[in-house]
Amino acid sequence: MARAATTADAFNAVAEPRRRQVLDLLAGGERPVNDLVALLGLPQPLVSKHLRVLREVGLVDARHEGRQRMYRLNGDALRPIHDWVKNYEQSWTGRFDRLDLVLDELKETENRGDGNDK
Amino acid sequence: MARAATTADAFNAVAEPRRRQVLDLLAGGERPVNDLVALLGLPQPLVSKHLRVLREVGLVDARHEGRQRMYRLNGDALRPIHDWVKNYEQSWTGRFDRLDLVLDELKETENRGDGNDK
DNA sequence: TTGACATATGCCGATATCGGTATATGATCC
DNA sequence: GGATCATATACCGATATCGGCATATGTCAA
Repeated sequence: MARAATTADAFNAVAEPRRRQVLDLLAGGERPVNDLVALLGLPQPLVSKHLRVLREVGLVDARHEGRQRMYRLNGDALRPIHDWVKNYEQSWTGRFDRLDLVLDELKETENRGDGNDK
Repeated sequence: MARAATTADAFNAVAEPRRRQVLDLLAGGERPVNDLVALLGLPQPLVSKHLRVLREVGLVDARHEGRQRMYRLNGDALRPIHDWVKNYEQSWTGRFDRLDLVLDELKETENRGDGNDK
């Protein structure tokens, strides 16, 4: 086995800095590929490939508009990441009242292990 | 070039689910490696390797205690991730008053490009 | 010193990456 | 029809992953 696919997860998709840049740009609104190419200064095929990954993970949606392809951010797909790191927020704010949530997830983690439903 | 090293970034380090589990366990307090091995049900070398990655990114700190090695979470290293996703929080909460922050980062992104100061 | 325990490291195979270049698909306009 | 613009895909090389197994390093106890 090798590293998990970049399309396995929002976590994996977002590990690539360029992909984060794309999302940052898309946060400003819908944009066609060429716009992103210009703003990022990357070769077009590379941008398309990154967009593909983001699409497969559901981080962006695409829409046909004439001969252009408009890409739109889907922030919802970032929620798992947000929810996960949020539990650690207290580490640097000094507030520890969320510790119980961390411990709850801990229990879930342990009880998983061989849950082959789905 | 291949994919960025897992030790390049907190983003990359945390893309691996097992590494997230380790951090979740460490959120409950300092623990020796063997504890983690038992809780995760993984072979010890694998756990040590994951811990090495987490150490190199600064997500955990290690301390010698007799013949054991105590690992402790360093939540601060998760801050970049937290700060990044936080800007997208409005996507699912419906609050858009943080949009300015996103746009600020956008500008930085564009102005980078060839800034070779260190 | 010898042995048991705790952890780290080394080597391997299989896999999927990222970036590059060339090319295919698709839509619009003449 | 053909030409041009916009985007996606295919193929390639280089790299570094994750997991497995064996083994090295290091610490304590008898």
